Amino acid sequence: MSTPAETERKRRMPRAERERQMMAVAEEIFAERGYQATGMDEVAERCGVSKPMIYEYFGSKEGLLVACVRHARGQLATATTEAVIGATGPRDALRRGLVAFFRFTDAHRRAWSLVLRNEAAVAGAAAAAEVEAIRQEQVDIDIALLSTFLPDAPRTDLEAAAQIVVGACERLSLWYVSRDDITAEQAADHLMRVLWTGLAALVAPSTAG
Amino acid sequence: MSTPAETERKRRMPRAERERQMMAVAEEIFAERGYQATGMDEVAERCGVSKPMIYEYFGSKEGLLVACVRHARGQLATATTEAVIGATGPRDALRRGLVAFFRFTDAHRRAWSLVLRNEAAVAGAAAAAEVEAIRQEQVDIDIALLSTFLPDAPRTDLEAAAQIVVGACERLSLWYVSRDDITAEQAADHLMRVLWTGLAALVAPSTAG
DNA sequence: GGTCAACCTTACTCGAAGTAGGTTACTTGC
DNA sequence: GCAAGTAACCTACTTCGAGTAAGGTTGACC
Repeated sequence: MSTPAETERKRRMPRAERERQMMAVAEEIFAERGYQATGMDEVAERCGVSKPMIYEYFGSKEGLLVACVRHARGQLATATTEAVIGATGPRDALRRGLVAFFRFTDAHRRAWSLVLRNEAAVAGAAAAAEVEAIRQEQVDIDIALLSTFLPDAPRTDLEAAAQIVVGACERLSLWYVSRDDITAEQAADHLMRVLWTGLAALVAPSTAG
Repeated sequence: MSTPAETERKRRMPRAERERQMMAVAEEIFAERGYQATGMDEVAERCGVSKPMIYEYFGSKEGLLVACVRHARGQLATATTEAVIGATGPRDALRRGLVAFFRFTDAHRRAWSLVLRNEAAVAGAAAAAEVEAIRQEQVDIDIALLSTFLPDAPRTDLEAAAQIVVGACERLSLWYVSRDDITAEQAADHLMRVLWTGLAALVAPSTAG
């Protein structure tokens, strides 16, 4: 009516800022409704912008999803690699990495659900490849970690072990975020106990702790 | 020309048979191109039938996918539960289950890719729920297995361990099907070594936990 | 040989992804 | 201050595929 300038959000904004806004909005709606059920018109509307702008910046609906996933990927890789720095030994390094991973999935559960629930697969090849790249990155980190204290192990064994760790992490993080009574440290401890000590120790504990 | 009856496929067929054919065709095309890129017209054409028939029998595109996934789910549950019967102990039971799982994913890799690559998530809530039901079924089997030889363990510990096993299985099976030089038994052994014995034993084989 | 149900088709609607082409507002040089 | 250029933006459209309405065909059974 009179002066909407005060409450009204800035109409025009530079491309980089608008792109960040679009990704944030898309991430939220994708996580909320799923990729398929999300309409580009809705994303545009919530950005206070019209649809062709998104296509100008991201090319396609899949392109928008890829951008969201790539963003999360960068954050995760940074968080986990930094966490391992300064570990006192292999066991500590593994545990630090796991805690960082669970903390990350908890803090970014919205964004992360895109990867965990694998929305990318339905979107197309590019999106699927982006998600697979995240897992491969984690596998590579684990292989590097394992090879430092298992220098003589065959490459195949390292790969298999790394895949196991990544798969267990992914699944356990879904379980973890669905429960409010578990902390990231506890989730990491559960995983450490199985991965490091093995189930055999749980079945026949020498000392009834 | 003269007698097309011989080479020509049967035009009309009973509903149950047609449904099975549709599911087989859909499973193949979904696995080949992905859910999104698959058109219902194409599925219909490959069945030698028109599109409304699929809608008559499965209701929607998502319904068709759900039927495919549910089919695979039944087969997997049967295969793994049967494999565990007659095991000589907890360790043997776990290993038998794992071998059965990897054999299944290898034999049905087309169908299984629908689940592993999580095409269901993009399809909608019903399909996602169906896939999640598969995982939950496997988790329940593992919990039952673990609880028989860990009667005093807290429920939370059993759940966490089961989630870890399922996640590791899933990821390792993707790795396994991409490599021709690994057998189901070898994949199961890799997983058994980590899950049962633990990584610590690999790091320091001299110390027996 | 008629009738009823199951199987099947043609020809449509509708909604959402993606696009063509024009418009508005901010910056920059004078 | 003010024209020129450009970056941000919009309206109105096309296209393509999921889903549907209404009716045609075949065969089993009396």
